[in-house]
Amino acid sequence: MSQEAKVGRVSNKRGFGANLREEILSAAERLLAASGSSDVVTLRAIARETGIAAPSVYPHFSDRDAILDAVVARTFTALAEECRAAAAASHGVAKVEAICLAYLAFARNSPGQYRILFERSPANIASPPHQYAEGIAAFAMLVDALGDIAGRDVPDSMLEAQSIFVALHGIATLTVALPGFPWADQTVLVRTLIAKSVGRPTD
Amino acid sequence: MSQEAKVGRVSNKRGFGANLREEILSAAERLLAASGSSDVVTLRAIARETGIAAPSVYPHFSDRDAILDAVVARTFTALAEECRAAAAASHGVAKVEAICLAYLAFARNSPGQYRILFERSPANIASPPHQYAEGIAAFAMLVDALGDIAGRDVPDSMLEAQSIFVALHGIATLTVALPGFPWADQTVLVRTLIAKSVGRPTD
DNA sequence: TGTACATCAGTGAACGCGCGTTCACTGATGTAC
DNA sequence: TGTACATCAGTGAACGCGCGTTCACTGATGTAC
Repeated sequence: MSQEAKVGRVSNKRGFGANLREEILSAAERLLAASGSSDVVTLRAIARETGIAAPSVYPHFSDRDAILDAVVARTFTALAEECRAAAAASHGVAKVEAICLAYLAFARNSPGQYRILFERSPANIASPPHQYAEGIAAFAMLVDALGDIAGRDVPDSMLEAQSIFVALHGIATLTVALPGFPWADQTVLVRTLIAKSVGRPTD
Repeated sequence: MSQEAKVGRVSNKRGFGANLREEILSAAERLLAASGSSDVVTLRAIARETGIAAPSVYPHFSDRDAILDAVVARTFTALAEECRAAAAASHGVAKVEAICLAYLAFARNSPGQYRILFERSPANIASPPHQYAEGIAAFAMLVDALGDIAGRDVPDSMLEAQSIFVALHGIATLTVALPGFPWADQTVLVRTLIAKSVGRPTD
């Protein structure tokens, strides 16, 4: 796409240097979207895509890792936002289904970004880094939605949410990794998962 | 571990040069086990770990990729073997549970090897490369075991197997990626998944 | 039995590459006097 | 109003590194005569 600094880019005006931070993150996301792999998203590739020299990254990020951490935070925020919107539009079992489908749609539409979410495992076990906050919020939506379903005999929402979460992540990653596999329709898979959890058909 | 060629290694005897192929694969597996990431498993790192000079790899593998492909094939074989042994030891629902637990145990004990299985996605969609053969066999065990359970009303073993497979993969990868998450016991998770599929408790 | 020779198993040096990061810098723009 | 100066946004060249891969080679071992 770009081989040297991007032609035509002009410096930010005085006082707007911080804008470059956003440009860098957008460039990183474009590279992730195009490649689907974080190996390709090197500091130099990001700089090329942004249209700047490599050292110009450093006033905004301490190192390459900090860029990817920021992308993870933004991606979790976007994912949670999609889930939140889906959750707001429905109730009961349909709400659970909507959250699941929103999650899968995000992963399907942004496979590169989705992939790095769980690729860079947090070093400190006990307290998750701040960039995970919105991811945790998304999971909590699922727990809440499951807890809100009335008239059920198995109230362990945490266990149910975990079994749905792992399945969603499995679908999100395996359908990319094994595109030739005879996958069932994602909506069918999701309904199967939920029907299991909830103990009755979803429609 | 080793900085130059491993001290004390002696050349294979005449006629036994092919042994080096196995030594190289074992070294690659040791590196995967130690690091948990395939980035670290470079051709040069493998050569160092094997105790040979980097160019000595080429009579046995056409390039770095061919080494990792071979490791994938061996790992699928080992995984399928564990599943087969577990399947042979039981029947009915217990057989499904045994396969699932064997799968998770393998992933838990060999996270580095497990990880590369689905990391290098096959380019040709239609016909899977040979190294996936034993992986497909393991999946077929799950389909068969589900189909063999008597007295059930939902006979779609393929869909059930897929929903269990994605969940197993999700558990295998997410427990590594998010060790700080309050994961339920894996046996409990598996029983939840199966109970859902089969429609009744597993014990 | 000796010896020339082919083959085998593996090596050392070198290549070009892209990487992350550092350093001293440049040119434009706003500001104090 | 002019001008010296500080600050801002970003650059070009260079560094050391490890990588995959190539090349011509070396030393040991078996074999034909």
